[in-house]
Amino acid sequence: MEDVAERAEVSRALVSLVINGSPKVSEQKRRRVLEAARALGYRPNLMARSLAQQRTRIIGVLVNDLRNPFFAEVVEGVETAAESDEFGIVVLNGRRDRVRELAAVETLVQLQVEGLALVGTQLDRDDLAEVADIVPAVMVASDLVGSLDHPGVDAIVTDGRRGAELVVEHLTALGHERILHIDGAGNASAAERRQGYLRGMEAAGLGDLADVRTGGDDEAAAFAVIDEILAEPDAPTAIFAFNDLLAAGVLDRLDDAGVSVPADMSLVGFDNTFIAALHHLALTTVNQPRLTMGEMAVAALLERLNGRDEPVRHTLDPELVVRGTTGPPPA
Amino acid sequence: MEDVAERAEVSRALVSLVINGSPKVSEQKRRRVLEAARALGYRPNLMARSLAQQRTRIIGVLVNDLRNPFFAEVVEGVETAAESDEFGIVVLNGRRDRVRELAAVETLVQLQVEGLALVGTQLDRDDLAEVADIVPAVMVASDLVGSLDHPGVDAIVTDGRRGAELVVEHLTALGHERILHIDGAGNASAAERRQGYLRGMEAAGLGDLADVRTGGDDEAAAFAVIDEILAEPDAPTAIFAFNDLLAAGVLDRLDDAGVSVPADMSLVGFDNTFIAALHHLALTTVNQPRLTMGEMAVAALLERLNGRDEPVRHTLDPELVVRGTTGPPPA
DNA sequence: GCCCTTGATTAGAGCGCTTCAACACTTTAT
DNA sequence: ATAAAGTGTTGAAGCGCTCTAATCAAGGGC
Repeated sequence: MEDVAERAEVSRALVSLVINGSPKVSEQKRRRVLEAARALGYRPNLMARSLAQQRTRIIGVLVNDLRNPFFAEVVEGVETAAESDEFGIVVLNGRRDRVRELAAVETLVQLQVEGLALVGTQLDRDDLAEVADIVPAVMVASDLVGSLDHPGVDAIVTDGRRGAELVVEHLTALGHERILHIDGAGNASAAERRQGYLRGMEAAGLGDLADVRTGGDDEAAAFAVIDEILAEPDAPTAIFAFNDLLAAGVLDRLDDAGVSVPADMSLVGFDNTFIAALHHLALTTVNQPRLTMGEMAVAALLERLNGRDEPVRHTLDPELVVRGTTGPPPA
Repeated sequence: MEDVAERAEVSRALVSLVINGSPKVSEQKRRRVLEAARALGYRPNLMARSLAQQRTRIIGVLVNDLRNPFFAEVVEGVETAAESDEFGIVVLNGRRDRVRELAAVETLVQLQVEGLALVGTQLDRDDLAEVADIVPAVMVASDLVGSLDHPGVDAIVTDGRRGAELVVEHLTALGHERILHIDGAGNASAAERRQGYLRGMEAAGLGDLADVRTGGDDEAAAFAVIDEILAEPDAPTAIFAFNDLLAAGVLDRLDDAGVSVPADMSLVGFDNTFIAALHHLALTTVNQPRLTMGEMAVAALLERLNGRDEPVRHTLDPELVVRGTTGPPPA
C-alpha cells in the first residue's frame, strides 16, 4: 500500500479511500491510484483490513457432513445470500463428529466471524450456549428442543414432525398398518421426525404398531437394521427412513434380500435430495426447501447484526413428494 | 490479551509465549497465564496473529461444484491432510461458473492463503499463470493440457485418458462397436477423457464409429443429448458418459424412453461416486482415489512451502469398476 | 479583503498480536 | 570474588490496514 501511495504520489490514507470506493476522492487521483495499484499488482490484505476495521464481513458455516447433498445445497443457499449482502463465508466440515464440530466452532470464532450458521450440527445445548455468548448463531435444518433457552440462537427448520406425519398419512391412506421407522440415531433432527412418526401412528389409531429402530444418516447404517427386520415374524409393509441416504441404503438391502419395492414393501425417505429424484430410485420423500433455508439463515444473522435481540425461529413447511417407492401393501 | 497479562501480572509478550506453547516459560507463570486466560474467556484473534506472524497457515480450496459428491470427497481428503499438518482450510465454491471461480481466487489470495488447491476448476491457462505468480497452486482432479507451462502449478490427477481407454476396452470386449461418448463440455477434465475415448476406439479398430456429443457435468445435461441420439438411425449400443452424475441423467432418460439397460444399451460413468454404487443404479464406472488425491494435493503444497521449486505432477491410476449397467450388445 | 463553508487530502494513532533485542537474575566456571 | 553463560521476562517496534481529526485549497457571501 505504501508503494502504491508513493507511486501515485499520494498518501496511504488516500489509497485506502480509493480502494474502498469512497466518493470523496477526485477523479484524477482515483485514476492515478488505481493505475499505480494495477501496475504494482497490489492486493489489499484482508487480515489487516479486518483487524483495522474491527469487522470481517465473514459468516462462518459449520456443516454436519459435506458429502450429504442435502447439506451441500443448504450451504449453497447460505452462500448465495451472503454474497448478495457482500459477506464472505467460510465453510468448515464437522464430518459427523461432535468433537470436530467443537474445534471448528473454535476456529471460526477465532477467525472473528460475525455470525455462525450451524447446518445440521450435533452440538448440544451447552455447546450452543457457550458459542452464542460470543457470536450470533443460527441453527439450520437441525433442531434442538429447547434451543430457545438461549436468546442468542435463531433457528431455521423444516417442520420435521409435520413432515413425518405427512409420511404416515400417506402410507396409511395407501392401506399400510405395520409402518416402521428407522431413525437418525443421534442426529439433531432425528428426535423431531421420530416424534412426528409416533404422533402420526397414534392419530391413525396404529399406536400399538409403532416401531422405531435405530438407524443413522447414511446408507451403511441401514444394512444391519434391514437384516434384523426381515428376520422377524411380523415384518412391516412400509418403512419410513430418516433421510434419503439412509433410504437408499434400505433400498439396496431390500434388493439384496429379494424384497421388491413397492410391491412387497413401501419406502419413504426425507430431504428430497437429487438422488431421490433419480428414476431408478424414484424415492417417495419429503421435500425441504434447502436454498431458502440457507438464505433465511443469513437473513437471520444479518438482522442480529443490525440489532435484533430476541431469538427468532422460522419453521418451514415440508412437502410430501410421492414417487415410485410407495404403493398399497401386498395382499 | 492486555487484560490477561494484567490479571496474570505478566507482560503481554509472555502471554503470547504461553499461548503459543513456548518452552521457555516457567511452569508457574504458564499456569497463571492459562488460568487468567480461561477466567477471562480469552481467545486469540487469528487475524491479528496472522498479520503479525506474516503467515496464516491456511490453505485455500476452490471447488468446482460442492454438490457433486466426487468433489466433496476430494475436499475431505484435503481437509484431513491439512488438519494433520496443522493447517486450516477455507473452502470456496465456484458453482461451475468460471467468473465466480476467478472472484473466489481473488478472495483467497487476499485472505493470504499459503497455498491454493483448485479442485476441478475451470480456470484457463492465463488465469492460472496469474494466480501461480502469487501463491503456490495445485490442480486437483482437473487437467489442463499444458499446465506445466507454469512452474508454480502442480497437478494431482487420475489418468483420464487411461480411464477412458479402460472403458472402451471393457465395452469392446463385451462386443460393442457403436460406442458413443457424451463428454463434459467445457469441464476441465473433459478433454482428456474424450481423447482417451478416441484413442481407445482407434486401438480397437473402431475409429470410424467414434462419436462424441457435447454433454456437461450434471444430470440435466443428458436429456437433450439422449433424445437426439434415440431419434437417429444408427443408435449406439453403449454410452460412455463424462461422469456419474451425467450417467445418472442418461439412465433416467433412457428409462423414460423405454430403453432398458444393459439389455438394449450399456452405460458407463466416471468417478465412482456413491450414487454409482447404489444397487438400483449399479453403474459401471471408473474409480478415482478421491481421498488420496486430496491428501496428495496438500502434500504438494507443503513441499512448495518448504522450498521445492520445480512443478510436480502426480498421475494416479484409474480403475474400472464393473457393475450392472454394462453387458453384451443386443442381438 | 475577510471570514466561513465546502471539499479533498493527509498525519498519525490504533486494531491485537509476534518477535527481537535488551534486561534482570541465577547458576556455573575460574 | 568475578566473569561467563544460561534462563526467564519484558519493552517496543512492526505487521498492513482504517479512520478520526486536522490541514489545506478554493470559492462564496458580505
